[in-house]
Amino acid sequence: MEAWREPQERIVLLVDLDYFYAQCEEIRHPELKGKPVAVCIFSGRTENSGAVSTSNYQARKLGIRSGLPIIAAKRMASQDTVFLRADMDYYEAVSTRIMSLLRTFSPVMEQASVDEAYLEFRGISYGEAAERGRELKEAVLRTEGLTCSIGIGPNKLIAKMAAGRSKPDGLTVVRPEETDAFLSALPAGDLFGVGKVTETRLKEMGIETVAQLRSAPLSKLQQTFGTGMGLWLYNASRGVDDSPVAEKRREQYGRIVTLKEDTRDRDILIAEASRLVPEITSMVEGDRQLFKTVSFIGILEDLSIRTKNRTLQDYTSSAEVIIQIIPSLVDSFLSEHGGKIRRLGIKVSNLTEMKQQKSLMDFG
DNA sequence: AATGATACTCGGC
DNA sequence: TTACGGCCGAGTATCATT
Repeated sequence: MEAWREPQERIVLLVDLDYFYAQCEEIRHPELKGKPVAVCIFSGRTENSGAVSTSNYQARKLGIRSGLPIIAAKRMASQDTVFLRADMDYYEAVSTRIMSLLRTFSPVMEQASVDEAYLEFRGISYGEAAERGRELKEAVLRTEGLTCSIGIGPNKLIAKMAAGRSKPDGLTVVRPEETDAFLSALPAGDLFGVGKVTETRLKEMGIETVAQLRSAPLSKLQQTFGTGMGLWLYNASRGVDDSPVAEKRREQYGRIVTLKEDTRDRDILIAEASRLVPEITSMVEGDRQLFKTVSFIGILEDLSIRTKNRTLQDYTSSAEVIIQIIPSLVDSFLSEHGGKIRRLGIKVSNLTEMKQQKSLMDFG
């Protein structure tokens, strides 16, 4: 008879590269070190239209943070603040190298974004996991010159929140028996996954802290937030998160641009949207993917985002198919939404792997 | 009732 | 002195199919 074997406890480690784009710039331009740096995405509409993507800690001290309009950031800036144009290709290249390095620490890894990855360990202690974390930080610093923050916990949620605790260049371990105390004191809004809207609705229910959230009955949470979100809140407040550490396949490819001026001119919208198509289809084809859904994304003057989708009968990777669909999406968008459009985008989703083309050589 | 597909919004980085 | 990007995945509502 097979003896019962206790499943090995899993330990999840989150690596978060500190102020990633700005730190990448400090590496290739060492003279930036010590100065406030804001890495920006300029829309091209006017000289300073656009937003701050990432800033280093000196810039954050001035109030210059992600998402801030560049024009506002420049008002807050000091004399020596440096504003740089984001260079995504460079950051992607650095990221790819680091992700390969991280993979050597555990085969079970999930890249969560360009600057974040979860690693899973089994059969080691929390002390040993912390040691892996220190080795990992040392390796990233030695090979790329970058600092990162690390969170270690019994699941992704706790690992993520632990990492947030000691930024930058930190390492925080939260053991299973410590999770309740770790979470209890926090405002409910600090739970990763609870945004502004959910936080406000929780406050209306009289819930301000995670401890208070924990005492709310599941039924009440589900009644207020829906089955899924309600259950998620119930579990998250208890530090419970069973989501696996697993590489996810990409689900969409898209491009968005800001128009030179706001418009609802059908021909301009169609032309601008169509210009984005080749870049999208070349990415899709490069990854040997096919798509079935095409979306038109419009951002209105008030920055609200609206979309129109069309799902096809069959999978395709054809640019022509998208271009044929765009006019009808634009028409339906315009008929449903008044007001001018400030930015627009196209995305494709509902992806599947392209079947390997069988060559003639394979016959016979 | 359960399942799956679709259309759309929200929010993190 | 409220100015404003370009991505991505998660989540919800709704409808069709069984």
